[in-house]
Amino acid sequence: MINYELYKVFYWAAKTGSLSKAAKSLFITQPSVSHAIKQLEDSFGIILFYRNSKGVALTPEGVTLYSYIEKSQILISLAEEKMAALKNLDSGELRIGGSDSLFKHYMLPYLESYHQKHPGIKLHLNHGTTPEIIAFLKEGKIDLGVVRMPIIDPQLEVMRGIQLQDCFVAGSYYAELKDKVLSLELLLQYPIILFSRNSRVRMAITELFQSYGYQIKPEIEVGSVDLLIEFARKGLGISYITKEFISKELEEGSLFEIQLDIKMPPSQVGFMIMRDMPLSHAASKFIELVKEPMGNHESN
Amino acid sequence: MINYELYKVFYWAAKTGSLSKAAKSLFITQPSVSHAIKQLEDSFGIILFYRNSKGVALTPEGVTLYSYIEKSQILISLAEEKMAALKNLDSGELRIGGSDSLFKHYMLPYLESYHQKHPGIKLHLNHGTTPEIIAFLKEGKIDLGVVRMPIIDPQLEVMRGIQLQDCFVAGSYYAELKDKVLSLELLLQYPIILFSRNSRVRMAITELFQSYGYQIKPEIEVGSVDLLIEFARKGLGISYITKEFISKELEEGSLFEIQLDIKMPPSQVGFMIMRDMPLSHAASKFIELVKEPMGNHESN
DNA sequence: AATTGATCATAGACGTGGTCTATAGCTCCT
DNA sequence: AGGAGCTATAGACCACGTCTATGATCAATT
Repeated sequence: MINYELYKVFYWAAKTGSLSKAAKSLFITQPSVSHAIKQLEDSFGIILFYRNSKGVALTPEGVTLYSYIEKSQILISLAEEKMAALKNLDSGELRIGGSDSLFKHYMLPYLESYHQKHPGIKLHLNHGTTPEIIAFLKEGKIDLGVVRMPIIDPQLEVMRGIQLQDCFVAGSYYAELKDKVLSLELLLQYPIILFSRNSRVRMAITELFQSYGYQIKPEIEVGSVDLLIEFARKGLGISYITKEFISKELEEGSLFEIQLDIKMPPSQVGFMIMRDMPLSHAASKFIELVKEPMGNHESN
Repeated sequence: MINYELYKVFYWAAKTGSLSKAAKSLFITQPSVSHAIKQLEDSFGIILFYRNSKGVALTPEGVTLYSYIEKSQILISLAEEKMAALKNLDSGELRIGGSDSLFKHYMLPYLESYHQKHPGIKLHLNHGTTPEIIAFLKEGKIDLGVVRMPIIDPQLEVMRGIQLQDCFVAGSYYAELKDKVLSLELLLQYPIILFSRNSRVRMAITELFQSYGYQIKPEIEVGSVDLLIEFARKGLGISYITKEFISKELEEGSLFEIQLDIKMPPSQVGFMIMRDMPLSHAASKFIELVKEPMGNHESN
């Protein structure tokens, strides 16, 4: 089997028309090039170059070989450039899985900052439920998942993200509740708006109420945080929603938090990656970014 | 600079999905493959494979690299196949320069035999005058020239071919001359038909007559042996022509040779190649064939 | 004609790096 | 629990690619 290094030498010798010049390009000595070409010629049993005192020129057979090798070498050069680009994040892709609401209300500044630093990296955002995201990860369809904790899966490595606080909120229609402290029993008298059944937040709140002996049955189920906000503002009921996602509405007063006589447990955002699977460079850089304090990225 | 041998290993590892299988394909051991892949990953700073106990699988970056390297390796394989084909003459070309008459009356059986043995070799026949043929050779446009000797050029290596005998012939119109032996002087009384001025045969006969103190001035000049034959048969004059090219006509009696009182010097066919330039394999095989006794090739 | 400065070829020494053997660790399957 | 895959690692070894030094040839000078 022919040593492919020889083709590299052949390529440069043919391209420069000189064994000496090829040697310089390859940072080796001229006798090495001479030797390499001879090896190639011997292994084919075909003379590839005419030699004279001005340099070398391809024989017809050499021209034939060159027509293949040139393309091959160019492809390798392209490959090496591409790998360099992937390395310094001028190129590549980052595939993240998560819920739309986390993307919009939590990840957005990170994504913006990342994209600004590395405009060559294509971002793929796949939304789905937590089990779907985990499946995507295991199938290799995404590099990184962003979901609510807890995640218990030995194949996954989970890093803690921000801590979020879910709460019940209402709009002006229920202004009477603004300064009251409600018991769970009382709360359940009102129409409740929850996120759809298969979400992690929904499961958590259901379990929480069960632990207090109550069953929470929503009047309305919706599929997006925006609708939770909208319905609460319009007075259709009381939405259970992540407080951090509605800071604007709370500030401007279009929504207010309903005080309860129990403390709502915080919910933790987690970043999941596959354990024992190497991270793409693009993904590990993104995780580094997320781990830094946010101040750096929102300061402008 | 990356050792291109590593790409060969990478290609097989990716293609087979297993370092062990790649090792078998490459006739090396598994640790060598493992080591090679590691080198490649280190030099890129990018992990190319996921490893597990069933084998290996490409990472997204590995897939990117593979998309280039696969094409590159396939090109090299094609190149190697092509070179093997050139080597055993399943492919290639043979470019010969010469006069049409030599091709038709002398080379044809060799060309036929060669083509039959190596149908993959394309034959290029370039006709021209002797100086043109020499120029073609020096420009590398042909591998081999077939011309009349003598050739005196230090850059050329000349091999002797068949010896031909030129003679004067006439048709039935001049039947009176059939059994006579003519002097040159007497011959010149008749209309003479010669090949055109720039041919080697023409130059030779002109010089011959001059050496005897005569000047030969043709009535008719033609550009092909076929016309020399045709004009002589029709009785338009006496043609100077290579005897071996008209063996059929002499046998059937449509032409007869005119006896002269001097002996016509034989003319030697020569094969020219460039000295100090390697012959293509196709060309050297052809020369071998021509050097063999003809019996082998015309026996059927 | 002699000299200089290119070119590639050759010979032989050197030492690096690719390959090997041996072994460990892991996962999956029986 | 044992076996049969797989890959990773360590360390030894030697082939082979590289080097230096030199020769041979040619072309363009001087």
